[in-house]
Amino acid sequence: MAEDDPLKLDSMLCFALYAAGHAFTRFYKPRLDALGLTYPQYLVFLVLWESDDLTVKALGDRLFLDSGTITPLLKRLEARGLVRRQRDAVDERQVRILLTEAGRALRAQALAIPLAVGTALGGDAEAAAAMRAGLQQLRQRLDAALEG
Amino acid sequence: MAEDDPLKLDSMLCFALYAAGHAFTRFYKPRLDALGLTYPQYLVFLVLWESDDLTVKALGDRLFLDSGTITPLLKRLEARGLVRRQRDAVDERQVRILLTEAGRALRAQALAIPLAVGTALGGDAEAAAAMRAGLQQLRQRLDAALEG
DNA sequence: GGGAATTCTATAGCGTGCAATTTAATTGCG
DNA sequence: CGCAATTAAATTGCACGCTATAGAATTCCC
Repeated sequence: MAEDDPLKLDSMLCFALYAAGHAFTRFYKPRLDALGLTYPQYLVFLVLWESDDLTVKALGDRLFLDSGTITPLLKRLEARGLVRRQRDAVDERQVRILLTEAGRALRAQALAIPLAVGTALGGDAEAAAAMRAGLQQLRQRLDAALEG
Repeated sequence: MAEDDPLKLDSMLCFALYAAGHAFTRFYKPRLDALGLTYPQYLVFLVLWESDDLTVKALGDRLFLDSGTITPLLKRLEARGLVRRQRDAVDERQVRILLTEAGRALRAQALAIPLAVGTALGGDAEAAAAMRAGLQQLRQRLDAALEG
């Protein structure tokens, strides 16, 4: 029976996740274009707006990205004057990332984005929060399964 | 209040989705390495195992990917002898993708993957199905919001 | 029937993501 | 103290994923 096929694409959680992730990126694209940011760059700013002056490592841990991804990304942001990269004076292995005035100023425009998401999702904040919690648990379980 | 910050990373559905997607990819990696496939390549085989002999367009529609992504991916699979690419004799704009014997043979090994996911997620198939349905609805709403 | 518009695939360019390696700095330990 | 192990960041190489564009085939429509 095709219904019982364990490899049926439309019954797979991983694909639903993959497709929804891309849909989010598509949805964000025109709004992030207005800020001149890509989605992962936007995530970096979300972190820095919460707590500025983080090391590359701390930023990567927060976003589950490694230095191979985040180093060139940060260099692009630095080239555009949105962040500064500065060797830590005490531990010179570390590079600290600091917002510039221009980087801080982006935040005001970014506020429009979660509003647009809320609207697109029909304004059901409860359902969105439940799904977010489910996804966070899913991530934890998948990562836990990797260690074990 | 930081609690009410609309830009708080950990309260964002988009980031939970993004992070869970990467976690899935990490979880799959060692298992897909055994098949010699990347995750999007695996998705292509899921589609072809369900219905062989599709056009590039049909494959892309099924996976929400465009020709810019899928054409080079298919050429890599062809180079490894897992699929054949063949111009449609009637409509020569189209290229039809067909599994080779080696491509069909991969399916047996792939069966282990959904089993591993089930185990990692604690065997709660109901919860997984509910989450999948929620994600499919989420994708639909985000895509619908783009047209409107 | 024939030119315009559309459709399908392919290509180029850019920005992720990740694994593997390298280099430099720091820590740990005998 | 001094050397080994560890850590942080950067770099290289490969595979997406998307936009924009090009080129060829087909369809539309007068």
